[in-house]
Amino acid sequence: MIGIMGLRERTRQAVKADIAATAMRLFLEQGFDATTMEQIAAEADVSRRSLFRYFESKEDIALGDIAERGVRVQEVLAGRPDSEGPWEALRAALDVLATEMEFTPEWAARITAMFHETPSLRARQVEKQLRWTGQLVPEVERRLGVPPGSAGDPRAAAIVTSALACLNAAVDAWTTGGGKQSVFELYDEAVAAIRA
Amino acid sequence: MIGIMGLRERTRQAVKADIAATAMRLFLEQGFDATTMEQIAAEADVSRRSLFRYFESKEDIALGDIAERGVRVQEVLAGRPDSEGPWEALRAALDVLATEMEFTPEWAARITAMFHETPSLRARQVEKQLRWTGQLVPEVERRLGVPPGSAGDPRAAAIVTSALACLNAAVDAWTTGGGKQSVFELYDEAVAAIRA
DNA sequence: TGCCGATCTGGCACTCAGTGCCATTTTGGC
DNA sequence: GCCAAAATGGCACTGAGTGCCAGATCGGCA
Repeated sequence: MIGIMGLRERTRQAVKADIAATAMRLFLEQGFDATTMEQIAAEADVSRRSLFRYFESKEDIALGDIAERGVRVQEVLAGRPDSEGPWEALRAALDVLATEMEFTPEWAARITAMFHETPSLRARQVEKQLRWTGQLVPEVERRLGVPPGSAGDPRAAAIVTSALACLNAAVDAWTTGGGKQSVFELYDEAVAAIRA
Repeated sequence: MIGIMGLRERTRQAVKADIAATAMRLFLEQGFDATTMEQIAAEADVSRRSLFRYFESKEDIALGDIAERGVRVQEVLAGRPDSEGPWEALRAALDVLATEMEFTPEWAARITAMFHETPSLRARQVEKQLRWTGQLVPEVERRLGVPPGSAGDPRAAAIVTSALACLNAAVDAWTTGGGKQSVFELYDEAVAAIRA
């Protein structure tokens, strides 16, 4: 047993990363829909069956660890001082997405473009963000002073989803526009626009 | 030729509505995923093949005319006086969604519940809303004074998606909470919350 | 009314994602 | 070096979605 995970788990992660890299190359070369699981399996030297043991779906290969990042955001959000308002705390929490993610502009642009022209991918991505929302809402409700368990108050959900909407708009603007401003300058611009 | 569409087109719409009704009944009885296209075809007295001539996908049957409503919203938005700000105009435009839609609370609640517990449905719904966004953004950009064709400004997209986010939050709150307040009271609450 | 062409329909075969099952191989750890 | 757990590969299956074609249907016009 070396480190926090055994040797087995480590090789597993390595294989997973290798598959993801191979798949992403194919996706960018041929397009997402035009690439079959069988082809990915062949190029990554695993059976089609094993592919589904590493990734639940084809979209998951492209989406990467988006889902896991959600819990990181939630952790950071929960750790923010109570003195901060929802928007302040959310901005700080969403910051980990940008800082922990290596943004090679050129590469990111191609990925984003692929997402844009592939409805099924876009759909799954949004679906994962919806799961984030569910995790972040309780914390925002606490800050808003909403008694826990009281259904029917739209405010917290509205704030969280709007923040995510601003982030998405910022990333979009960052990729379509030449990338002169940073994602977070654009995020702040977006937030300012909706709150003005 | 009777009315604006020929007899053929009219029967086609009737069949389509019949299929949708049958399918929705099955969806609510057994769940979305547990209902197969083959079963829907059998109960609606059409072949499986014809089913795909009426609806592009299984989700489309449940989603109904969400996509078409988008253009209505866009029309109303474009028709609003220039004196109105983006939020004012958007609120008026989104109003058609609530007023043109018959909200039988009990029935709507069951539909919404099904959407909530069926990720693929939720994803597609959001995807259609994303298409709305694309249609509404140019109009909001005009009101914002953004020169057309200039990419890289996140503000209009942020406003539109946030407005949609507020609407979604409102509908959610309306279904989970007892429905004491109207959807639009909740919408206004949500907007007030993010802009406070 | 009867015919013609456009349209609708059903059936078949196919691709591809995703899953259950089982037999075989690999491998970590005592 | 042995053993149980885990990983793998192969096979068969379901279910959504699509292309193709032959035949039924039907609106509209002479």
